[in-house]
Amino acid sequence: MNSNPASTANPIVPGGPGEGAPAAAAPATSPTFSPLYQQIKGLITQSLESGEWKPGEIIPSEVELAARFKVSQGTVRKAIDELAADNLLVRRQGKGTFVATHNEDRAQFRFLRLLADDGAEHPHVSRLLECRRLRASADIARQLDLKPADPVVLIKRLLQFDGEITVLDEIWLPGMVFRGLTLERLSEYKGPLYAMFETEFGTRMIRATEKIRAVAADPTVADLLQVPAGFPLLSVERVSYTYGDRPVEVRRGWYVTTGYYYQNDLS
Amino acid sequence: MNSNPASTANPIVPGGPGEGAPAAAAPATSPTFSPLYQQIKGLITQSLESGEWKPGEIIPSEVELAARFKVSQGTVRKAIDELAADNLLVRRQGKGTFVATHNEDRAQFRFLRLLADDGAEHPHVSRLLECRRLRASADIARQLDLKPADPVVLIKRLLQFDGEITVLDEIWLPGMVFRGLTLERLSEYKGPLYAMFETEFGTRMIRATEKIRAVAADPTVADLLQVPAGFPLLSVERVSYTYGDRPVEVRRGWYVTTGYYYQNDLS
DNA sequence: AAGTGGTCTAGACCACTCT
DNA sequence: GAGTGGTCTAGACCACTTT
Repeated sequence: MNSNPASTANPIVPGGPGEGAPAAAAPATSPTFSPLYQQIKGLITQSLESGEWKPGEIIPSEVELAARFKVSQGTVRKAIDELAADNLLVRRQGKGTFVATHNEDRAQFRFLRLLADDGAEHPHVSRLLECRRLRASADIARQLDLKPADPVVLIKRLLQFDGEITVLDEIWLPGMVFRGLTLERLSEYKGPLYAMFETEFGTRMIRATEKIRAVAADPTVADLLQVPAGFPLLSVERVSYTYGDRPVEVRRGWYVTTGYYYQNDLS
Repeated sequence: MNSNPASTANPIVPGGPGEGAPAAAAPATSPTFSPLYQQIKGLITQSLESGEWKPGEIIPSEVELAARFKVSQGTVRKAIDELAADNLLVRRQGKGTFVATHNEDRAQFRFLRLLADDGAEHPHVSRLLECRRLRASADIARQLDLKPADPVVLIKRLLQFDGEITVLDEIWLPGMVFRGLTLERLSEYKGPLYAMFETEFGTRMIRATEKIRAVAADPTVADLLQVPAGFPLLSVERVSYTYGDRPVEVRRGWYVTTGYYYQNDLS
């Protein structure tokens, strides 16, 4: 167990207690000022990253964490609030605070926002095409923060919505992290890909950025998606990041958007 | 001036003061329980909607609002925090809290997330094609929450990025709200459309939802965008909402995504 | 009844901006 | 120096869940 007291891991220097004597604490001069709750946030993130608390598990209560870090409950509360806003933690009143997971809930929609034209959310099934290990191209290496020719895993698959072939995905993963990932293991696993990555490889996808374009289907892609060559497709280039903003997935998707659309909210 | 004390506008029933006698307040039984800060949030939103504080202006300080609503500073703080998270207010340390606006900042990008292939954000210029008043189709009426055949304004325009024609927009607005909106007035106004809407018509766009598809350019659209018919375009159908989640704009955009892409962040 | 997160208060002090 | 938002604390009580 990691008994990580705040004082050892970080120069925690609060502004001063809310009452009584301000002690002899340094005045926290501005240059490298970081609020206490940010430091706590960092410590909690470390525990998440190190696997001290795994996805789906409950984390210690606010009072426990306050005691452990030697700060007030309000301070750990603010730290947890931000981590919950970032989708790293999930609060449940009366029960506790839990590590977010791609397994349960339907956090699926967060990373695949395809809806039917009537606005309904349809379930989809995956059809694996291949899973190969190869050396990263310069482009993929750059995006995954690897050296060129480093080992990578390439997965190709189709997604069917209501039986209709709708999405073709090419997924690149760093080979170092995803050792032992084979087509067979992929097919055995039931459930979302990101759920498998987090339970089988300890890599949790936190956030992603996407570049979206309209493109004409090239012959190979058109064939797989069963549309005519030149058919307009939504091209989605995604880079996914885990703790510490480290990129761990490059995904290129082609979506057939007849009958389905990509839902986005600007707020 | 609207002296809106909390007690008149809303049944504010706090759980009880943090110390001393809990007074004779009702125990706030669960069925219709709403936290105090949510009620304060509602009151502040009312003042925003009524125009008591206009976009770009400063709102009263936290202590002033606390006195006005007869609550603690911490409570109005939490209310303001959420309104700032919703992009209705902007906090600036040392200066005050301001009403968000589409005028300054470059909150532009929030509603037009087109980047050049190199990731750079290029400025764009608008070229107005037309501005007509007509009767709403059933479809548009439904989306704008109007009755069929109610008056609407239709604006068509092109956007050029670096001189390249990139976007064609068709914009529908409720005629009642946008009285006196003419092509001439549109051309005179320099700056973002949403900035004009908020300063000239008192209608501020708060959030929007978009349905994104890849489509083949039909001849009319292709001609305007100077691409071949059938060219793959990004189709973006947007509905924008103002205070109270009232829809006030339907926008259909066609984006040429060669050299540019639509940037989206999943978090 | 006990434990968890959620709300509310009051007060002190810090960081930042302007006068 | 005065005023603003930002941080931190301590304590009380509420709402929800489980024992």
